[in-house]
Amino acid sequence: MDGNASDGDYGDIDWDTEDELEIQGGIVPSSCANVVAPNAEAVVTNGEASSSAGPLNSKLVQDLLGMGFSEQMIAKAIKENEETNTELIVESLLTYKALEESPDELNSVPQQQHSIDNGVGQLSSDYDDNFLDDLSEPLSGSDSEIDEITSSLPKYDKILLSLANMGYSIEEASAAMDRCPEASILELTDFIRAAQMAKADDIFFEEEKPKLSLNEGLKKRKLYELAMRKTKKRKGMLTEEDEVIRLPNPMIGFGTPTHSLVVTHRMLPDEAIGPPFFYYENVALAPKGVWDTISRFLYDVEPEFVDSKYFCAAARKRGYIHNLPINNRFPLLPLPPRTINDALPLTKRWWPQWDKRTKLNCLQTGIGSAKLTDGIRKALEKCRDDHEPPLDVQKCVIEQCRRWNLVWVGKNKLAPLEPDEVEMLLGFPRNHTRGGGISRTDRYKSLGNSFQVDTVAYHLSVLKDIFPNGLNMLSLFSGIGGAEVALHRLGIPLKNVVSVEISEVNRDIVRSWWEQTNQKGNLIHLADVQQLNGDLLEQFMSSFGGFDLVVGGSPCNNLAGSNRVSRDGLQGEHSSLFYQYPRILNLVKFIMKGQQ
DNA sequence: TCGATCATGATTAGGAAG
DNA sequence: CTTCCTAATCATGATCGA
Repeated sequence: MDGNASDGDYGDIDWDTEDELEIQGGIVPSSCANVVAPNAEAVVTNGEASSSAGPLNSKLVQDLLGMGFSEQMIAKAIKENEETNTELIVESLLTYKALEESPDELNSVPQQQHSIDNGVGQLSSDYDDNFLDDLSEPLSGSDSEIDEITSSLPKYDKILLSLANMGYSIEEASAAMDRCPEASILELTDFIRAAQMAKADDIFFEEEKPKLSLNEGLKKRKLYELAMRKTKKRKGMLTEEDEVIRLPNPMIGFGTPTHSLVVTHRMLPDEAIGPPFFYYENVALAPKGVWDTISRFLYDVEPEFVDSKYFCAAARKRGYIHNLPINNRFPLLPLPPRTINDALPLTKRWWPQWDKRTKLNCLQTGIGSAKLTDGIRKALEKCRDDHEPPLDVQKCVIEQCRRWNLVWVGKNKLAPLEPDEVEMLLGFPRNHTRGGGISRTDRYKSLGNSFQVDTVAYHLSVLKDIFPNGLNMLSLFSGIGGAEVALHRLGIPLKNVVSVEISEVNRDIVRSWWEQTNQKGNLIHLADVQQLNGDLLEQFMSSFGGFDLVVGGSPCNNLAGSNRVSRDGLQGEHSSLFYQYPRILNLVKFIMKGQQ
């Protein structure tokens, strides 16, 4: 049974679905089969609504009604958009629906007394700009110095260095630069990628060939042409603004357990279609253009941006690029607490009325200082006991609470979260990162760099039906094993896991978890993604039949907004390791193709 | 040397106001 | 449209004491 599980398991997944048939279907379960094609083309699959006469585009209205939207919403959406632009109308409807179903900010406020819902107006009318101490006026637009530091290097060397930094070999890089002398770095990497793919083809289809020369072949030519086409596209007058990826609002991706969306299918570029399945993650609020680049390297798959505040009591805005099916997702049970109140019940007693937070902000790698919380306590103690503190004090305190994710643990007493609490909020088992000689500082760091398990598990849940006997996973930048924990909690057996993680502390955590949960499969640990080459991959894959899933969240150090020192984007010292992900993924993809 | 502690803004986006 | 405000943000490096 298990012998060739991979082949069998793929049985009901249609990797080769034609693009034309990919559709957006309604969540409305089985009773309604009306669907709308994404590109302004309505398709009715049960002919009932075909010939009803109506004032507007009645067919469209019927379709939308069938998708579960109200007449009012549809009318509003059509009015706000061009009647002919189906895509925009559907998008508007989705937004309305998401807003309508968003219970968090409105309904979760426990007592909706007289003037609570007017808080915004109150704030603005009572607004007082006498702040405590900081009235810093930032001089905007002071100077626009462009750092010319790197210009001292010859251009050729500079580019070569960048490419080497991305993990490409000097040979690859210089070969590409010889072929395309005037190309940009992006174009060069496209070229190298194509060359790597061609090389992989050569390795597995013409085994005897020497590997040094870039041989021509159908596949390579095709890829080369594709890279060149992209080049032309960029050189043409297409403004770059058009390709900038924007973050959705609300940030719910293709849907969450509480915000079911209508989108249950999507179009995937041919190149993205597996095997293997892949799942890539990074911070949503990266510098401009970063996600465009990431997406370009991952077959132009559109990122799914999700804020984990729709899964748990803490925000976590992340982008995920994957080729997983997106219909029939299901959440981990039990559902985690979704408000601070429910997640940290002991804080309720001390939570002042004027702190309106119901969700925590992003859990980061560091915590607020004791000096800060102590200062706030002293400031609050000066206030009258029977009165709320002055509005300017409130404003200042709340600002610090939001900045440092402080919670109320006593009268006038604020505190940062405990590692245990962060563990819980992120969906890890209790004490997951505790013990084994791990310092408290390192716990915060490891947790702050991790997945939110419920969020990731929701996306990965579709794998349960596809791999009922378990799967083989390649886990890059594993950290403390967020993906592994998610799959385990989903009840998906882990057969072979190759986990690559640079931090020994984190590897210890995962190994310890692996043993404690009585895993039946094999865990193989590597330290450095840069040393994971084709030969090594081939060894692994030939021993257990290829990877079903490649997961990874590459370092965000140089992308994250909290970084004051080295927010250098994708070329940063650590974040440039991103390029290892597509490199390895492409290798896996082509080894899989060779094995088939 | 290790761990705990703490000070250190900028880059985005979005909305309101002009 | 521009300008100004609010808001959020998987961090780094220096220092100190054990």
